[in-house]
Amino acid sequence: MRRRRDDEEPEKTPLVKEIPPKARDLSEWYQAVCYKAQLVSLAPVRGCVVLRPYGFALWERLQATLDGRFKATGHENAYFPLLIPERLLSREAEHVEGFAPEVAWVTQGGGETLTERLAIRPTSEVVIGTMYAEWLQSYRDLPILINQWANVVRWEKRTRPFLRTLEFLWQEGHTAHATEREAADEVQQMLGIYADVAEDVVAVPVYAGEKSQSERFAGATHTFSIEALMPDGRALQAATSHELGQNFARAYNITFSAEDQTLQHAWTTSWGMSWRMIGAMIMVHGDDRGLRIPPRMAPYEAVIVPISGTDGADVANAARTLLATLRDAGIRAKLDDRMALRPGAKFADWDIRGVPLRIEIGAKDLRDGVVTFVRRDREKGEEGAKTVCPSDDVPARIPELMDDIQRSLYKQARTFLIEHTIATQDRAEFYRLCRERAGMIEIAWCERPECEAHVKVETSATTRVLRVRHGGDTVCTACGEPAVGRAYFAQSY
RNA sequence: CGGGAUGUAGCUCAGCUUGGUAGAGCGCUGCGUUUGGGACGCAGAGGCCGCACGUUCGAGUCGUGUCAUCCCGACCA
Repeated sequence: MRRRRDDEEPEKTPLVKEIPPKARDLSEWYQAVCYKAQLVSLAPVRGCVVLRPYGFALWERLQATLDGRFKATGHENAYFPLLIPERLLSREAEHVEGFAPEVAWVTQGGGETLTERLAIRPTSEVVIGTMYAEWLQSYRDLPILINQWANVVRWEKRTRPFLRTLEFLWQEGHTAHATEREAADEVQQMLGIYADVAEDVVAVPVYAGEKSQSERFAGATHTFSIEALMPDGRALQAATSHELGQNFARAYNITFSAEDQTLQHAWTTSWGMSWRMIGAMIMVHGDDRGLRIPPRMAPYEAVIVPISGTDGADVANAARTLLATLRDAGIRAKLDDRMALRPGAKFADWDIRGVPLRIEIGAKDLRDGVVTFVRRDREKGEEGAKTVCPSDDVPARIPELMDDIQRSLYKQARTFLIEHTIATQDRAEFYRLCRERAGMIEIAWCERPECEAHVKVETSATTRVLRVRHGGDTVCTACGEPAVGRAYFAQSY
């Protein structure tokens, strides 16, 4: 943010001044977008951000989508406490060990030192499992399908807006089932929902699959995730879904009387998506002008900018009428009637904030009975970037235009992912591609932790997800041992 | 948590080498003129120079410490 490189070519005057070119330094660009688009502000606490109204509106869009899909699949929302007594936390050994380095502790309350420390939840398996143990009696109580919208705290060393902050917002689903099979189906169902939301709503293409043993959630028997690819060639884990086996059930006594009169441990799952998904959206779709929000995620699908000129009153009236019409049609529209700014300044402002469609109304449009459409997903001057639409057709045209923009953003991102998914059978090339952050590097893999560890030491890359296994008729590209499947390797966020 | 860099107005930064009354551009406030890609004029407001200690007659400038931020690694949604 503070230093400029001086070995670059002279740049054209950008359409938006506050944002450095995305290709020059992704990290600098990313931060500028987060702040200038007024999504977040740095908080007066290390590693935390304030989610400003426009940023919160994005979260609300994601939340609404996910919440709807959870409920459609039979889940209910509930809320569990932020604080976890230490004794409770330490019951599942692997789980505690996994989270120990990043747990924040409350040691005082009411002016007195507590006899037992309270952990601020890094995730809620423990509290929720404890309650499930209390609630669950019979196989007739199963399945338990609960989701909670919550904040969690993980004491991270290095933070960045949305991608990694000490406190973040997410949802965590926690379910309990009578059989392993049912739990496994649940985990796949939720993984599918995450992939679907990422691709269809956030327009971020992902690879969904199982995590390797070393990337598994602490205490899980199987972890699955969706992985997106960022423009710098690093992968971003955008959601996870875990089979917890009976590990937590044993640690927290989640048992039930089965139909056959035996006492059994439940099979539990957990799954979560956080506001990190918004970070992926920003990086994947943004350009040199700032954010480009896929219509289904956009707080405002269209912003109306009146160009007042000498017929100010007429134009202002037309703009207000149009706003009312759009809102009646169920379109999320915003009228920018700020008098202090001239149109150009508003264009730049809404460009940064990524509104999919700008509707300009000026004296000329009024005279011709049209409005001017400007699509955010196209470059200025690009074919179809700017079009006119008869005023009467506007409410009907916008939904199809939104679909088109949604598709075009997804397609651009999909093309990038495919072009940067590289399969290789050559060991030297594999290591080189990993080091260079060339993208998702796909190889035949042995699935041995030692092999993965070696690749990591050499290249900083790890497996992102495993692909469906095949016959094992080949050798691991990374080490030469027999391969048992294929895997994507990449450096990650 | 290791290595590197940076902290001066809301933002981007100059001033530090050689200590001597705090600067620019943009933004902000008021009035007027403007309005199809960041308007112009006039008038204004805005600073414990990150913080602490030290050196000095005197510190934005020199020294030590500390905190924060950014970059590169190690650890993670």
